Amino acid sequence: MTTTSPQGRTELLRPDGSPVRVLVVDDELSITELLSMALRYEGWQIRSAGDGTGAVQTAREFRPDAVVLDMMLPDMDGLAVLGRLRRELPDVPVLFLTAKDAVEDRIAGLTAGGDDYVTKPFSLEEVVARLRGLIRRSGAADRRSDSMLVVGDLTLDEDSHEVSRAGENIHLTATEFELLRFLMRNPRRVLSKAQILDRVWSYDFGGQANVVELYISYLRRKIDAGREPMIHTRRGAGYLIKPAAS
Amino acid sequence: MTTTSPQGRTELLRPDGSPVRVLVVDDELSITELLSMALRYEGWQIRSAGDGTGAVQTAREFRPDAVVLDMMLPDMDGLAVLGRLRRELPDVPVLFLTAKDAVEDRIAGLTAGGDDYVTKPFSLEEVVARLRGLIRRSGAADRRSDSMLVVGDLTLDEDSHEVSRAGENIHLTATEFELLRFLMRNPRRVLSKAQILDRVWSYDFGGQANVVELYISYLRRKIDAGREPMIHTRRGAGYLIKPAAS
DNA sequence: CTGGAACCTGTGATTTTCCTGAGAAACGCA
DNA sequence: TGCGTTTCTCAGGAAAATCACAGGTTCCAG
Repeated sequence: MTTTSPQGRTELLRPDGSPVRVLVVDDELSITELLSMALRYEGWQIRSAGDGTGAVQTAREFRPDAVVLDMMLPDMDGLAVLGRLRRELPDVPVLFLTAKDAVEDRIAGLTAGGDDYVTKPFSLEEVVARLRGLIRRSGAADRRSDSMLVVGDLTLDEDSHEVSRAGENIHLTATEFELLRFLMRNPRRVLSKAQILDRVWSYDFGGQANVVELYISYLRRKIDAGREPMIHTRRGAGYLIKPAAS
Repeated sequence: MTTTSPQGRTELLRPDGSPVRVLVVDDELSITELLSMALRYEGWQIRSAGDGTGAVQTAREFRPDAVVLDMMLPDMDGLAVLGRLRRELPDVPVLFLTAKDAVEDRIAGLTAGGDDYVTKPFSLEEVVARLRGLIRRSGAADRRSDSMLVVGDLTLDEDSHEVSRAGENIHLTATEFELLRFLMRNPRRVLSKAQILDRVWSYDFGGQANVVELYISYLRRKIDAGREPMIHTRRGAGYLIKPAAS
C-alpha cells in the first residue's frame, strides 16, 4: 500500500498499514547510523546489528521486511549470514553492500533470487531506491504500488529508467536520473544543496559543492528546455520541483 | 492460467488460482537454497529435501506440481527415489539434475515419459524454463498458457527455440537464446550485468563480467542489425529490451 | 548605484563504461 | 580424429559521463 503523507511524499506501507521494517547489518557504526537515519526518514522502522550473530538474533524477533547486509563482517562471512537468515526468514529480500572491487567474484548467484546489491561507497538515494524496489517486488508491500513517479506532465519510471515530459522521451545520465528522482520524490519541497549532496552523491564524495548547481543546470536543459519551468531556485535555500501550472 | 503481475512479469498459476508447488531435492544445501530462491522469485511455492527418504515424505504431504530431483543422493539411487515418488504422485513431472559426465542413456529413457533433465552446473534461466515447460505440459497449469514470448515484432518460442524478427527467422546459439529469453521475460526493465550473469550463466561461472557485453553485442548483430534497435544500454545501470516503436 | 554573494554555465581534462576484433580453448559431431 | 561451431579472454579504442575551474549573470543589501 502506498499513502501520500501530508508533506506530499509517498510512503511504502505493509498491507496492514504498519510501517515497513528493515534490518541493517554492518560492522562500521558510521554506516549503520547513516543508513538508519536515512531509512527512518523514509518512514520505515529500523533495527541494526554489527555482526552476523547479532543479525540472526535480531532478525528472529524483529521479523524485518527487508535486510541490508554488508558482505564483510567480522565474525562470519556474508554468505554464511545469508544462509542463517534464510532459515529464519525464507522470503525476505536482501540488499547486499559490497566493496567496489569485490563485486564480481562473490556476488554470483546472489541477485538470482530477486536480491540486489550496491557497492560501497553508495549514495543514499540508491540504497533507498533499491530497497523500495525489493520490498515492492517481494510483496511485503501492497502490489498496487508501482514504479512510476509523476509530477505534472513529467514522469519517471524506476524500472525502465525512462523519463518523459509531455510524452516526449528524455535521456538522462545516471547522476541526472538520481537527482531528478530525489527531486520528484519530494515535490514542492525545497531541498538544500547540502541535502542533495548527502542523498544523491556517495557518502565519500569530496568534491566541490557546485556539482549540484551543475547537474541542476543539466537537468534544466533537458527537462525545462523551451517549456514552462518545473525546477525552481530558491536563492539561499535550495531547489524544488513542482508542476508547471501553479 | 497465466496472470501478469504488476511488475509486468507473467506468472504460472494452477487452475484454481493458487501458486504452483515445486519440490526441490538435492543433498547440497547451496543448490537447494539457490534453486529455492530463484523459484520462489517466480512466484512458486517451494519445499526442499536433502535425501530420498525426505523427498518421498515431503512429496506425500506437499503434493507438488513438479519435482526437481538430483540423481546423486546419499541414501538412495535417483531411480529408486523416482520409483517411490511415482507411487505417491503418478503424474507429477520430474526435472532431473545430473552431473555433466553422467551416463546419458539412463536419463534418455526416463525423459521419454515427459520428464526432462538439465546437467550441472546449470543456469537458473534454464531450470526455470524447463520447469515451466514441464508444468505447462502436465496440465497442472492452464493449458492455454503458451510458449511464445513476444516483444514488438520480435518473437521467441520456448518450445521450438525459434526466434524471428519481423517474420524473418534468426539463428541463435544456446547462450544467445537464453540471454534473449531473459531479456524478453523482463521487457522494459533495466537488468544489471550482475542480474544477467546470475540468471543466464551457470552458477559456477567464474569469468569476466564482460561476457555479458560480448553477448549483448552478438545479439544486437543478429536482432537489431539494420533495424530500429530494441536492445538498449543504460550506461551505469544495465540493459533492457523494448519494442522498437516507443 | 555599487559591491558582494549566490547562482549559472561553457570548456575541457580525467575517468569510467562500454563495444568489438582477434584469437585461444572447449565442445559437438561425423 | 578432425573440422566447424560456440564460448570466452584479452586488449585497444570509442564514447559517454563526471567533475573542476573560471568567467559571467542575477539578485539583494546598503
